[in-house]
Parts: sequence; structure tokens; C-alpha cells
Amino acid sequence: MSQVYIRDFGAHVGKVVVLKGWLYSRRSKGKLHFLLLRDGTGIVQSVVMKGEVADELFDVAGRIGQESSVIVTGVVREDARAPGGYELGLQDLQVLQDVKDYPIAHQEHGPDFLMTHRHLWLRSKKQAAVMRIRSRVVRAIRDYFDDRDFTLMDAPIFTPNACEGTSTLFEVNYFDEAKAYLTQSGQLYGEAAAMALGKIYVFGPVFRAEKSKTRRHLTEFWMVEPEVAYATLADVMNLAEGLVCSVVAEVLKHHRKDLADLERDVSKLECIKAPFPRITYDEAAALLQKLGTGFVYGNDLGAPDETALGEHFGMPVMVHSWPHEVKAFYMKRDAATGRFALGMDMIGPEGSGELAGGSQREDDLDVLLGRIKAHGLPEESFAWYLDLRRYGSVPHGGFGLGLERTVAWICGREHVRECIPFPRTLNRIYP
RNA sequence: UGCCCGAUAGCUCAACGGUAGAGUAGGCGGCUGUUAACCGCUUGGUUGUAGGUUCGAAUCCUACUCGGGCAGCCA
Repeated sequence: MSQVYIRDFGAHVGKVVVLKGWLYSRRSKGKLHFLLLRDGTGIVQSVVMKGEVADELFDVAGRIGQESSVIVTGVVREDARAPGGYELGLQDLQVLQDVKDYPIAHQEHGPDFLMTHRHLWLRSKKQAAVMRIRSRVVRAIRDYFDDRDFTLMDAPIFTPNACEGTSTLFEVNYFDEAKAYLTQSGQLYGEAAAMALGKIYVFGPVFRAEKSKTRRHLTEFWMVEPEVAYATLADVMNLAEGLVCSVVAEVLKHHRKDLADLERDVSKLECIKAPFPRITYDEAAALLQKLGTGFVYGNDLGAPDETALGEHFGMPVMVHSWPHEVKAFYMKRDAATGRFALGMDMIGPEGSGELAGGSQREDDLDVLLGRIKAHGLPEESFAWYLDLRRYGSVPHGGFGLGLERTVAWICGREHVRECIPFPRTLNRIYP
């Protein structure tokens, strides 16, 4: 008789099993207790009937508090009245710790309270479901690239200077008198890696010190950044599209129960199939005029514009060929006019915002050098990056996909702070 | 950083110038199939901080602190 996880109860009907977990909640009815037990893989109802167990054990079952740690022995039964279809007929109960006054109740709580108790909030059904899906998304991302012979090339987290020269960076001390910065993107290192190994991806945490406080922002978040030698903008879009389709399919395949617990409308995910709409910036601008978002041509897309585009298509939409003024210095421009940067933003549906951004990179040494000067960036800091254009430069490109925004979209969560175990935001670094 | 909103019981909220209340959680009791179980009783408060107006302030005013939403910036 050994431990069986709740997830596997269906294969143990009629058998006596041991469940090791915690008391999630209880409903008592006189000579009958219904204990909802959780073990990290799910929640199951355990039935304790007076007369079927020792009186003292029955009393204990009716007394222990929420989140008490318990080891329970019982018979797995199939029963339509039980949530999830299975229940455990309790025979023995061992209490490791009887808990009093667990802070989080089964009721509405405010965000500040929940975030302060994040270490406990993770035990709740929906949060656990989000974390399992997050784990699956990471796995699906890695599988996608690994299956296509990409090499994982981790970029450093300490960097000597800004990667893109735009975002506000977190500054840290780096030994005596030296300053270092937490990376905001592994892209430039990814480009070096792609020149060495052809197809690579960087996957790790990045840091942004901008004082953004919206439901789409974290100061520390995870980003996957593939980079491919000899790739064009179209190749980059194909890769991003394939990745997102694969991730959504994997979540749908393995997490129906979690999505149901999250009350996610899965029809919104089941329709996510290639090809995604691809429109130029100019086409997006014309569409936004028609949709009446107040968009001004020449600007970057604002949050309301992104939401409108996502609503209009009901699919991730890739907006490409941007006025170069609104895009980063390292993006290549179109050969015909030189007006447009060969960049793309993938905008998710349902208000999830920009899920990914990528581009074909500028591969000409002199052009890139000119851009660095024009942007007032310190040339010496980019010496190694310029070497990539000096020694065997080739067309190449890649994108960065925000993990938490992707998870938030798939899980139907309003806020990205629910989509990382311990979020770091403008106003919070505890717990 | 700008604009807006909020802070009252452990938690979620009500009371909007006149004795601070409910639900929930906790405690006690009842109930043999509950699904946020239900029923009865009950503990629980320096109304975020500091000042001001007033006979009287949770309520009106000012500042501060903390938090939330939106925008900008971005993934």
C-alpha cells in the first residue's frame, strides 16, 4: 500500500491507497464529514462516516483546520456526487500538523492581500492550475526548439551596458567601483551565438526598471529569444507562428482540467491555428482608423490599438514593416524604400497585448555603425557586436516572446503577476 | 512619471455629519451525501498616519504613507 497521487485515482478504483497532502476545505453534516484534500496534483473529496471509523478519528476529521497536513488511507470510489467523479472512503487519518487560522479563506480577496500571501496563495486551485500550465508552456517552448535542432545558448544576466540602449536598467555593484546592469534582453548575445551555432535560443529572466504598473508588466519576467542565421523577416514570422500554435496545442492536449478550473473558454484557444494574419504597419494603421481607436499614423501602437487589433482578428496578429523611427537601431530596413524596419510585433487576442516582437537584423557593418552613432550609443560597448558584421556577416533574425504574457493569455488571467510564481513589480519585492 | 480610485473586524464590504454593522473566517451547539453545504448562538474595531473644520468626524478639508486601475514604455 503506497502513496497514490490524486491525478491517478482513476486507475485505482476499488483499491486502498495512501494520500499525502493537505486539507483544502471541509463540509460537515452531523455524522458525516466531507474533507476536500489536495496533494499538488489535484483535489479530491474524502468521506468520513461516523461508525465506519473510530469515534476519536471522526472527531479529529471534523476539527482540523484548513491546510492541516495529513496522511490519509482509504478506498478510491467512483461516485457521480463527488467533484471530479472520484472520492476516497476514509479509513485512517494521520495529522502531521493541525493548522489554526490559515490566512486565505475560500472567498474573494484583494490583490494586495493575495500578493502579500503569495507563498500561500499558490496553494489555491486556480493558482496551482496557472503554475502547471506555465510549466507546460516552458516545456512546449523548449521542445519546439529542441525538436528543430536549435541549441540553447544562455545569455548573461550581468551585462556591462544596455543591450538596446533604451530601457531603464537595474544597476548593481560589480566588485570594486564597477557597475553592472541586469540584462533586459539576451538578443545581442543571441546573435553572436547564432553566428556560431546557426539556430539558437536564449531562455531566461530579463529585467526592466521602467516604472510601469499595468496588468501587463513585471520588472522581472521570462523571455525566450530564438535567433537564426540566414533568416529573413518572413522566416522569423513563420517561426513565431509555429511556436505559438505548438504551445497552445500542447496546453490544450494536457491541461483540460486546469483550463476548466480556471473557467477558461477553450474555444478561444481551439481556434488558434496557422496561418496567423500578417499585416503591414500601413494596413494596421488603415484598419485602426476604421475601428476608431484614435490612432495617429507614425506612432507606435498603443495599448488600446493592440486590444482593438486582437479583438478584430480573434487570433494572434503579426504587424510588420514599421516606420523605422519607432523601432530599435539594430533592425534591418526594407531594400526598396529604406523607410520601413523589417520588424514585427505579434499581438495576442483578448487584450493580452504584445506577446512577441522580432525582426530581421541589420547585417551591414557600416549601416549598423551609423545607426549606433545616430542613436548616441557608446560605440566601444558595441565593439564585439560589430565584430559579428565584420567577420562573416549574414542575414539573420529572431524574436523575443514574453512567457508571462503568453501564459496570461492562455490561462485567461487578467494580470501577468498571477503567471509567475513570485512576481516582482514596481511596488512589490515581497515575498 | 501623469490622471483617476481606494484604505473601516483576520478577510470581503456597508454605514457618507449624530451610539461602528453585515457576510465570511475563528469559537460553541445541531444535522447521514455535502458541492462557496445549511441552521442557531458567539468572540472580534485606536475606521492607514498627522493635522484642520465642527457642539459632534469613519463621513468634510489639507498633507503624507501604502495600495489599485488606466496611460506612457515595453514582452
